[in-house]
Amino acid sequence: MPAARPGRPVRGSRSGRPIMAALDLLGRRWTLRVLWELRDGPQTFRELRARCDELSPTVLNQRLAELREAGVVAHEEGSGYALAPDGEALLEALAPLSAWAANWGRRRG
Amino acid sequence: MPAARPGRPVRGSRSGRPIMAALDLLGRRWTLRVLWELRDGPQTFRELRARCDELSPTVLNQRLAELREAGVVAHEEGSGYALAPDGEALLEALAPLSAWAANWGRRRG
DNA sequence: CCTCGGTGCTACGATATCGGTAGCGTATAG
DNA sequence: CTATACGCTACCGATATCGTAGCACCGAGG
Repeated sequence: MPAARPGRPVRGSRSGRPIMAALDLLGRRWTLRVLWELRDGPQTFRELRARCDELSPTVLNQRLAELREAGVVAHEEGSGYALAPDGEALLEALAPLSAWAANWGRRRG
Repeated sequence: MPAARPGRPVRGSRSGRPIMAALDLLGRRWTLRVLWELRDGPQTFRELRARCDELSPTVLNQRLAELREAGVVAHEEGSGYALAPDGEALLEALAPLSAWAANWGRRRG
């Protein structure tokens, strides 16, 4: 499966609308989690893997490749993987989700 | 795969923290898209399927079951599937994502 | 009674994706 | 020459998803 990017067809939508590309990109297993775990700063491949419950390196590498291609994550020599500017903005856009989850958990947990 | 819910272990996290349950729930294929397509009001199973590019009924049913169990979606007799109050709130929490995607697409599309 | 169209949904085989383990090639330090 | 850590790949079994067909139910119409 190719990485989802705006301006071209993605899984489940031929429109190329950015929101569809975003929903495709983020709707893959571990993608949201990986982004979430990068919120505290750059991390090595293995650190990231440990934070994500030792997910298989195959999948982690695949997700990181997709996120890099999307310009959301960057691999900096020395420090490891980190959020690119677009990734920082994405994480901010996801902040309300954290608040929602807290309320949701309070009502249903 | 059981549905993700706050307060109990989910895929990739035994903590039971609501945010982890949310990331698990939303990080499954088509979940975000289904929620997104419900933003315009109640829809029947088949309408929803058509909007989601005719995804297989197997998966749609599974996603709807998970979302219902999570209290995000409700099946109302007569009108079809619709967002529950928690679902409305979730969609609002996802609104910044739409704005982010638009900017992202402008820069990279 | 029957058909017809719409509903939500299931069965089932094919395919794609993911998971788990081992280990490679490189680099750096002792 | 170890020893360690790095990013990553190969391999293969397990799981999730896809695509198609079609079931059981209901209400409207004839």
